[in-house]
Amino acid sequence: MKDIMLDERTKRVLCAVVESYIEKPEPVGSRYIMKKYGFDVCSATIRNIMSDLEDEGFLFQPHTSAGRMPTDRAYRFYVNYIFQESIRSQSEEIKRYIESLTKRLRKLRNDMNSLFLETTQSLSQFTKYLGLALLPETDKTTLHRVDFIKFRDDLVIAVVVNDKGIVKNKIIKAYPGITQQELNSLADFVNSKYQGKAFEEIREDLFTRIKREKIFWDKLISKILKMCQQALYFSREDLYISGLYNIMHLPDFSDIEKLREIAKTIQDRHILIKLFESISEEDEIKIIIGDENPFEELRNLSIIASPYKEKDKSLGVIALVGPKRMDYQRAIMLVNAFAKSLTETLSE
Amino acid sequence: MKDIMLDERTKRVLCAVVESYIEKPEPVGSRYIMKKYGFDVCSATIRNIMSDLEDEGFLFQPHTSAGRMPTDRAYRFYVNYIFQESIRSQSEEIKRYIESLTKRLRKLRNDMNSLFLETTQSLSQFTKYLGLALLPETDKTTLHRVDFIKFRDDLVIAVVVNDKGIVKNKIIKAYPGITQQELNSLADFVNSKYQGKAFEEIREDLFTRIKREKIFWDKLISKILKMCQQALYFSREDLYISGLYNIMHLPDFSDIEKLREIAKTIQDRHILIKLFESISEEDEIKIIIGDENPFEELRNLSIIASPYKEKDKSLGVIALVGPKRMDYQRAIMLVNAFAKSLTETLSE
DNA sequence: TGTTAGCACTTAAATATCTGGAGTGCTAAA
DNA sequence: TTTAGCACTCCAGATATTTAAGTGCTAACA
Repeated sequence: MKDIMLDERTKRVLCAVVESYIEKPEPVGSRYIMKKYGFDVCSATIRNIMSDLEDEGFLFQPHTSAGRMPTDRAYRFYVNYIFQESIRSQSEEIKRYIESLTKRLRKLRNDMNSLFLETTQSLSQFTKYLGLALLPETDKTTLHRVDFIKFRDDLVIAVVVNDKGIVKNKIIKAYPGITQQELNSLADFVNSKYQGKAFEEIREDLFTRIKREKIFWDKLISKILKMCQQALYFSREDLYISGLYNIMHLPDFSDIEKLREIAKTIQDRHILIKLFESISEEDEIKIIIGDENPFEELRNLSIIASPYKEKDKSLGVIALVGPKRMDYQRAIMLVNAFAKSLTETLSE
Repeated sequence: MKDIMLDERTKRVLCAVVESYIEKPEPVGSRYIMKKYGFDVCSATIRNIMSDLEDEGFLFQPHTSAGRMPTDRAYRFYVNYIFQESIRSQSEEIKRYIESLTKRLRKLRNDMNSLFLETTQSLSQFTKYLGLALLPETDKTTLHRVDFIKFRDDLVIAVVVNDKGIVKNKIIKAYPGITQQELNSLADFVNSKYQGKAFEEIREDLFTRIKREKIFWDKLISKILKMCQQALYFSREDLYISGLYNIMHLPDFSDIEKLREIAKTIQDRHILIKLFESISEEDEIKIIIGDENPFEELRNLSIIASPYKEKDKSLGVIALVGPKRMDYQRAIMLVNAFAKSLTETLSE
């Protein structure tokens, strides 16, 4: 839906309504707007403007003779209106906060898990919304080292460390009678050949080898290579979520039904993971308001998400999830600043 | 508080009130008890009995002229009363369920994470309470293998696999210039010397070596040994919690304040971990009702917890956490059966 | 033509009032 | 010791009543 041309005063009224509603979730009246936001026309005029805005689908009344509340469209307009301002300027409070945060994050740069836990917790604590972080996708990192550990029978535990220091492990089936010796040489082979290479590249290389082996050589080797290939693939499932307790204090989630929705969202992480995976491809901070969400389950929420990077290569996403009646200005500032801070920390 | 002698009929009335309240959380009246539970005395008699029970602290009235509700003491009496019955007999429904569960669990016995996730999820799904599991304590398991991986600067990632196939990793500080070669031989040394030994034993052995080295020999070796010791110690923090969404559907948690409490409990896992650690030392299933809980934060809840073992050695705990108005019979049966099932699976 | 003052009208939310019913406690008789 | 009977209590739900916020509309005004 394209933006209709609104004259300056109408825009100001619209933003005033949105801001007032963000501050306090109650229908906003014309007189209140006039006085609080210093308009020097009388309330009837504001009333006319609000009526027009209702016709355009920016506002609605919960019932006749009540004040008006913003629609998703109004939030979208508002966000577009303040966006530039939000990512450019930072309040003194936030500036100081970010500074101290960056220091703390730097100390954790060698321990990804603590790093992202701290990030999501801080995000949530500072906004009272849910703070989320999708860890760097394994496929966007490079292999640091792999170890194969014989476990039981024909099982092998593959322990993979990437260049970010994230350790993953996977249980894979080998063949009966495989020895730790054999596994050691296999690991040596993989490490010497592939250390520092991207996972996808490695898997592809293994693939061509498998093909070759299959046609000309040993079936056993082909099997082992396949095992390696398996060991080096990880689906994305590392999503940190902090702040359930915080979000429960918002009036927007004061009724059980809404809380259940949130709980379900947190439980079914894969939806959020899918969403954030798509966002991690984006270049900039992304704001998804209510209805705009591709996933129906999330249409009662707003999401501010930003990729974080390592030298221009997007690794993952951090985000805030909150009510549509969100303090967008603050949320955008923060997510943006956090993403920058993380990017810096990771690019060092 | 010791049990007061109650005559048989009084006991029956008390249990009836508790069961009625468990079934439906509303004050229970004398006439209702009489009819529903087939007493062949008139309601006035029941009334007198209930009045006596109130004097003894088993029941209370939310207000004069209302029915009565059980106190924590009543729940405790009830649980003691039905306990033997609960762990001995099993309903057909549960029997069949446990059978199919055991089959499923057996398939996962090589993958502890999936095993315990499945366990807690099933526990919760079947009861609508929170299903919890504390993973086997590292110190109760033995070392299967350790690997030291040089990471950045003077950092080393220690990857430790225990005999349960649980992989843990830890970032430790070595000294600048340490090489992967050195780390490999160190790992070889530890593996050949300590594989199959209990972690505590290993750490102790290392401790005596450190002492010896410190006095007579190389400071460097002493430092390395210390590093090993560090690498082989893990504080307990693996607690699985499933079913937040389920528990939100109980009428007991229909108001926000109570939900917040639950959310806080889930967030501050260390309290639960502490509690379960102490329970894992017990030999049998343990039932903690409301007030009995050593931690104040949990006094609005009831907890049914049982250690699971490997050949008589207690490894960890599984548990149900729910409202005090819990279906104890069912909960006890289930936790007991699950623990047995796990014990079997792990002892194979 | 846009703005304003004024007023009737609408609606939800808060408050007060009433009523039925569930359940008790007590007493006196069996 | 149990029972029948009855007065009494208190909540919950239904029904009015009031209050306050806010609108929409009209007619006058700049």
